[in-house]
Amino acid sequence: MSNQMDSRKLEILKAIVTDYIMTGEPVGSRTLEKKYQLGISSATIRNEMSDLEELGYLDQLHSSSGRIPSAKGYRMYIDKLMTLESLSPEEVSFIEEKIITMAAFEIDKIMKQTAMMLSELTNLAVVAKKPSLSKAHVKNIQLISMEKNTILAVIMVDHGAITHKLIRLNHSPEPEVLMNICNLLNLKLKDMNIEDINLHIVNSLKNDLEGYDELFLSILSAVYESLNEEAQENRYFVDGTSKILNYPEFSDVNKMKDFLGLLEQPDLLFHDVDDSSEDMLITLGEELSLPEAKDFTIITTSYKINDENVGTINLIGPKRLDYSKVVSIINNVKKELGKRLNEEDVNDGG
Amino acid sequence: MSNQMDSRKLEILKAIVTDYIMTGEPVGSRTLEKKYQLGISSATIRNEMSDLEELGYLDQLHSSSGRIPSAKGYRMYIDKLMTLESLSPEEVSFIEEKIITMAAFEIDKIMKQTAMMLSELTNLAVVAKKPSLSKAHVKNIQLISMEKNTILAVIMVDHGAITHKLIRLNHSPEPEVLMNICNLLNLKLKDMNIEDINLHIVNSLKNDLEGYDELFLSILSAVYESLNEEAQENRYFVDGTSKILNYPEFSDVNKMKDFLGLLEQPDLLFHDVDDSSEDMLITLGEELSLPEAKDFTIITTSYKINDENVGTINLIGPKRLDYSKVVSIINNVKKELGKRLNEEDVNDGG
DNA sequence: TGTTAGCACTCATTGAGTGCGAGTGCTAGT
DNA sequence: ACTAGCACTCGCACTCAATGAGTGCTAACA
Repeated sequence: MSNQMDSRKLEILKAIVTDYIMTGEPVGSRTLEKKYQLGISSATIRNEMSDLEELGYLDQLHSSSGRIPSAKGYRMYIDKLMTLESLSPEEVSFIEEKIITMAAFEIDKIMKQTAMMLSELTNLAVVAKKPSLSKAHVKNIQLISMEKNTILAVIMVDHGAITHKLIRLNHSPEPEVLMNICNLLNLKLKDMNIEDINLHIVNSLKNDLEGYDELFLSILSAVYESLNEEAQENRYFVDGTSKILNYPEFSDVNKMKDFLGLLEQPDLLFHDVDDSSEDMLITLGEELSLPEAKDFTIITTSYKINDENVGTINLIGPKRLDYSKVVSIINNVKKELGKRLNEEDVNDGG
Repeated sequence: MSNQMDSRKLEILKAIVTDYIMTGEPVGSRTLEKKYQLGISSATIRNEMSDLEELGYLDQLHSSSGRIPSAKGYRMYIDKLMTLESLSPEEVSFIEEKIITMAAFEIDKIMKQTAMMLSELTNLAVVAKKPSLSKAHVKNIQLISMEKNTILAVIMVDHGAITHKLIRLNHSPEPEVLMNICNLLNLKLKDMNIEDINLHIVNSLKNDLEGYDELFLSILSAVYESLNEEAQENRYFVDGTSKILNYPEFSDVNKMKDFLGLLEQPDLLFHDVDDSSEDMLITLGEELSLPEAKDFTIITTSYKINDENVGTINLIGPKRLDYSKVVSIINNVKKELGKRLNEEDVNDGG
């Protein structure tokens, strides 16, 4: 019995993870012998389990309990061992129908509704995240004059986000002046990458516009601020929080507190995956640097239109969850959503 | 000892509620005798407590436990008995500073930041609610042409909300046509109450616009839809959920589940108070028709500018909470916010 | 040399039994 | 009308033993 991974050990590990995901109870050697046809006795299984623990794939709560998967064990299961189950016809048609009946054109709303659907199907909490604006391009800027020295800036960017901001001035600008500034902004900023709109550009613009310096500056800084603000604020949509209370491992108040606390500071938990080429990423709590997150799994899916990231949807639940089911659901939803997005040609507007 | 309310019974009731709010433990007659100078013996207190229970102001968990306030008891305490405590100078200056540093002009953001501050100060969960649009008036409608047969409608209403909606058309309208329609919409709908914009109005508008029937109808219905949608969606901002886990009475998973479930369907819980003239309303769970809500208290404050409702902020916590402190905090925040809103003249824009 | 049966051991969990203490209701005396 | 005193009631915390699932180890076996 060498202390190295082999196919029998993998088979046993798979059985343990599968069983633990189903029951939530530590798995013992006799249970494995009875429930899974491994062709070896419980004593042999015990030896193998002892090896698997030594190799770091299993944990033991106390010296006379069964084993549970460690983070390394889950990781192995997720990456190599699990077999995807296909969805029932009911589930498939449920997904199709939901996606077809989504009425809105706007990306934001579609993402939100998709997030809610995923939460419902998987029984997990969900956090949908809009992409950071910093990589997006300006598409259209409109300045609308309102009463009492106020103008409204409406800014559109290419992956469909629309944001607006009120700008206070010391006086009401003449309509022609406003239009001039608006045209200039569009001319100069259109198709620019937002993270490239910096002080340098601002200064170069100033040279093109004589006489309106003060006015122009207040407007430009408001536009700039608005983009930054929108990039930070309102980027998250959270739903299904109460669902994870159905998992017995979260009866514990402290875990629950950790969980809610994390959801209130989503920036700590959910990183942008714009650069990653993966379109689904399963992250175990231990693999994050946050100790409060260690009991959770986050499944991140990123959604793209024309190779542009339009957002990510994160499902959050306990580490002990039915990965194969969840992955199948996500794949299916993604497929159907892809069809829909192409059909409707949603990619040109917010 | 008559079985009717008198001032001594009220004094005892007040002591019981005060003590229970502080300790969370059922209150016994000896505790009352020792901690509060009531001038009577524990035996007499016992008799009075027995009467108070019979009158419905107190509950007893089991035959040999102390008493806790019933909903009726809390109600009496809130309405008649509690004495407001004033805030510490630190708290007052904390509030002042926070409110002064709120940068945004937009009502939505101010409400959101105020809600977060209240949650922080009171240690309660908070749900901020925008007012229903139905009572608001249209202030300004802009139609902006975008590429690919799409136009963007931006709609402003009088209490500062701004909403936008993408409209898909079969073809791109001529700029002049669009401007015509836009002007007409503004002319006819401006200052109209949103709930009065109905089919009748739509038809009367149609007569004024010849030739563009189809185009006009799609735009108008999109505007209409947009107002309705905005009225339903995105009306709530929730924060501080994890705070209520600090109250030991919510260690119970089921109560927690109830709580989170309620927050996910805020429409059931938080009613518009537009018509009510009260500016602060404390509602005990029993006074709602939702059985899941029975362990909670909701403190609703409505905020007005120029007698127009701009939103309500609801604090949610256990029934056992420091009402006098919370009410003082709310009053103070309200006062400071009032100053700020008048100073800045925020009332004319979103 | 790998596999298995058997056995002693460990440890969390459960339930019965106990004493303690806070609190009540009742009664009799002031 | 008030109070002192006392018997009674529960919940709670604690102990203790029994239970049972699970392990590690050893010796025998193919």
